[in-house]
Amino acid sequence: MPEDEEPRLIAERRRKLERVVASGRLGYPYRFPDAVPTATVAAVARALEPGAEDPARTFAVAGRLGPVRQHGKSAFLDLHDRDGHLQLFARVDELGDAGYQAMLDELDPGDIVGAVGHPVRTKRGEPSLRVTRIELLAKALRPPPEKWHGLQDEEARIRRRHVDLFASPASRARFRARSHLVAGVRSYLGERGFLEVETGVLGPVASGAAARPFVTRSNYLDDELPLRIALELQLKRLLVGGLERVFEIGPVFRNEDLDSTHTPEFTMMECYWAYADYLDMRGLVEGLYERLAGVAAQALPDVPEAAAAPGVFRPPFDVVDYVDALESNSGITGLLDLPLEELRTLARKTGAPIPENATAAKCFDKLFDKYVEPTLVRPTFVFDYPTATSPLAKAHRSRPGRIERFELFYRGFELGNAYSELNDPEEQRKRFLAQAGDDPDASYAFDAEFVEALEYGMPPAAGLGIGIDRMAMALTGATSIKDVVLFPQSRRKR
RNA sequence: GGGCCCGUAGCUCAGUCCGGUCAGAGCAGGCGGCUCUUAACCGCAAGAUCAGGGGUUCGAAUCCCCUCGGGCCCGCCA
Repeated sequence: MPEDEEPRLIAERRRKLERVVASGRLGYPYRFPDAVPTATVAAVARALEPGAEDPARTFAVAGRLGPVRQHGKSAFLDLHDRDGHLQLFARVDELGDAGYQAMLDELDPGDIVGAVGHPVRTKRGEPSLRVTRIELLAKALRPPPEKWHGLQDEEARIRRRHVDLFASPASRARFRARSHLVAGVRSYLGERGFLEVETGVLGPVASGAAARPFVTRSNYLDDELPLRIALELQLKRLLVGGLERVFEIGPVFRNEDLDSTHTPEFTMMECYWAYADYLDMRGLVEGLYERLAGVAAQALPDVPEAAAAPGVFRPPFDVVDYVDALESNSGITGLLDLPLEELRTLARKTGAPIPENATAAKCFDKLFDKYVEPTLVRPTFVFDYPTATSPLAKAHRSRPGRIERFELFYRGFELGNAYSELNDPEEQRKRFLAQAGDDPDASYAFDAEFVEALEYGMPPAAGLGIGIDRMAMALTGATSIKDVVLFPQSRRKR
């Protein structure tokens, strides 16, 4: 783009950059050594009396310039780095006429700069750095958003997440909190002897959940490959292999729409524990959320949902029985003995469109969503689902028609799903085939290699799945999954 | 896929109902002033494909249609 057609704000900033280069300095220098976090300098300066300076100590800081308040022969510049911010106090006395003027002529809000100087506390009490040297480290050719509001438009915040992050402290804090939560999952499981693994995204079969896969293509294999929709079957094969305690945190892909709680690519944590059952897993889950609630409260003390989490997630969590809860909330009786057709009729009464060939699993889900889920506000385990709801869970040891499964709910979020895992290959084969007959789009794909693996013997085991994005939503107070996913899908801009 | 809503300067927003000084403000940027400000302040000048296209009209940011992008709700989907 010729310069005279370049947007004038960018052209203006480019001129300032050219001024730097013309004076023999690098426009984009290579390093700025010895910078300390702004928080370090702020702590030193905060210990001074208002108006006092500590000329004996010299610090270097680096970061992005915020608002600049010029004041004739002195100026205040805000500098933001990953840990906080610090006010720079620049005066003609220290910088000299030429140096001071060069600073004003060359720097803009949004620039990446390095500064050196002495800790000082202004008369108004603001911890600051009295600047003896300030240097452009990278020019912001594009202006930052308005200093008070940042980016407000949801589309802009997603498409220009890099801008959203530096302009919005709340956004930055939320993603930092998510990272700490994931680290909390890793450390909690690691301390308990669980081995973290990566099993790969491209598989010959997409199974382990009811969802339509994305399909990609291998030139080498000359074949179509589905992207995984769950981690379950591969992790269970690791139990067969003797790894005994494994978990994976990684992306899974389900070919569906994006809304406030769904996104086609999301992060799943699954964990498998040999020689344990779902009752053992319940204790593991309680301890995990107790830990994560503490992480959230520490990371986001100003967010009510996070600050309250340690009190809310104090074990033991509430427990309800799936069938009891559904029957008592809906008035339905004999739920497990209802013929499928009657189940469909009842499910239709919730307002959900139930197709002629709807599975019992779908009907149960709709009824549960309608009658039970909204009532689960405190963290609550729902125990012992009907057999039809999952083909991968073991039959209940004493309750006919049920499987050993629980889910954890909190304020409309599903925060975990656990089973005593089915490890009988013959039974597994039957369940897969029963599913495949119902709805080819939404069924669990038959995975012959998985059934064969079970024939080598898988130890009795408990399994757990947690949608990391929804966990992060619940604990950071986010109302949209886009607020906890850095780069959600959006349509190509034309 | 269905319904409702939104898109105005780099950013944050008025203006749209009810067509006619409706191209407006603040921030950012330019010029000038100011050596303790912190959403600094004061003065001056500038900055717009009103998402895009078509239509109605003497006249459209405003009314109608189509397209693009986004948001919310529903559906699909854990």
